[in-house]
Amino acid sequence: MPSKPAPITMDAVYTAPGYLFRRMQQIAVSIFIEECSAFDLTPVQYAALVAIHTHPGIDATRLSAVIAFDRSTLGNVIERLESKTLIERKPSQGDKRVKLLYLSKAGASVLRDIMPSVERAQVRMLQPLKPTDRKTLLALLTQLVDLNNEASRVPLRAEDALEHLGKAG
Amino acid sequence: MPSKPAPITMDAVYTAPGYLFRRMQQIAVSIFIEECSAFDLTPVQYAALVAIHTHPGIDATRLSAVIAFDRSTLGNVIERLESKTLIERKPSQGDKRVKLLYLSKAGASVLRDIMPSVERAQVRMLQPLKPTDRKTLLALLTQLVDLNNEASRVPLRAEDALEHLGKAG
DNA sequence: CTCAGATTGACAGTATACTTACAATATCGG
DNA sequence: CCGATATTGTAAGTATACTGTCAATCTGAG
Repeated sequence: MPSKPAPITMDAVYTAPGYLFRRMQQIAVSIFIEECSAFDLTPVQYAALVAIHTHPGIDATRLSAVIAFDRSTLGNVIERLESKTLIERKPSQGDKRVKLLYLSKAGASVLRDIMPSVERAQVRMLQPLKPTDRKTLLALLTQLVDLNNEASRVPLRAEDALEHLGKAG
Repeated sequence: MPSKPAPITMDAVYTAPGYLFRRMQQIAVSIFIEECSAFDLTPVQYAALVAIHTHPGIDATRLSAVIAFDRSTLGNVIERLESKTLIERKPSQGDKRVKLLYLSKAGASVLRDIMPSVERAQVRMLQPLKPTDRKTLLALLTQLVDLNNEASRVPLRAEDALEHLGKAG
């Protein structure tokens, strides 16, 4: 016998993991923007700066794998970072298709200065929970993101970051 | 004495709650779109349909409070739902500024039919975790979203949904 | 070495998600 | 009743976050 369909209520939305993830993401971005308002950097731009700092001379495609944004999205992000003169794009000698990414002095300076604000934002996101619960949530979320990596359209490929070392400038 | 700043590493990004929330959001949307591909509905459009189903005759501003999307975003969502003829907009008699929202027959039908796919998507998001861990994560996330409600730019105001009952048609 | 196939960055298109601003309309204090 | 104030929907602008497609370029099989 077929089971009766569940009634359609708002509660079904409010308790759905997908809805909670969306809400939490909205809240996290709000808090980040607020804490870092002095620097005019979005969370995505911050992550890109860190990755370029950590992997100087990386190209856009590899960068997209390292921070798990798709290439199209990242193109715009890079453009904005370049127009703010936080990064520089130089053509690769070896491969004429590729443009290598480097932090500018201004970019390195902004990145250094923004760190405390970023740290404050990350703390604030979890602040309402008890310390034990913060650890539990973070551990479970890390696990879940990792195990679901392949389910996302742009899986994280941290190891790709190393490949550019062979083909620099 | 001032403490030395932490070194800037990708690990600082990967373990930051904000980054994990963003990743999880990306994954959740991917899974939803995949499971519901037959219906051509996004997660946001689905949530809006449910809210209009639950509160027939609601207006856009109140709807935005009920699902916690801002009014501007919701304007576009409503437009798309209307152009797909899943909802109808009727002017309110009492208040000439307001347009009241109703599900069309097609909208009600799509909403009924999509429910199993939505349910499958929600299950899949948490699938990689052990059942106990799923419950823990959901409980902590629900708590955190609730306690951080005011931190988001568009706080959830579920109770607003009831106000439209007085001013229908 | 050459050509099929892959890769790279760029572009166009769609859909959130927010900001500020604005005109039309409501409402409330005096 | 009337004018300051608030609300509603809409629009323009910015920033993710995807889908495609495309030309330029590179790589590898034969």
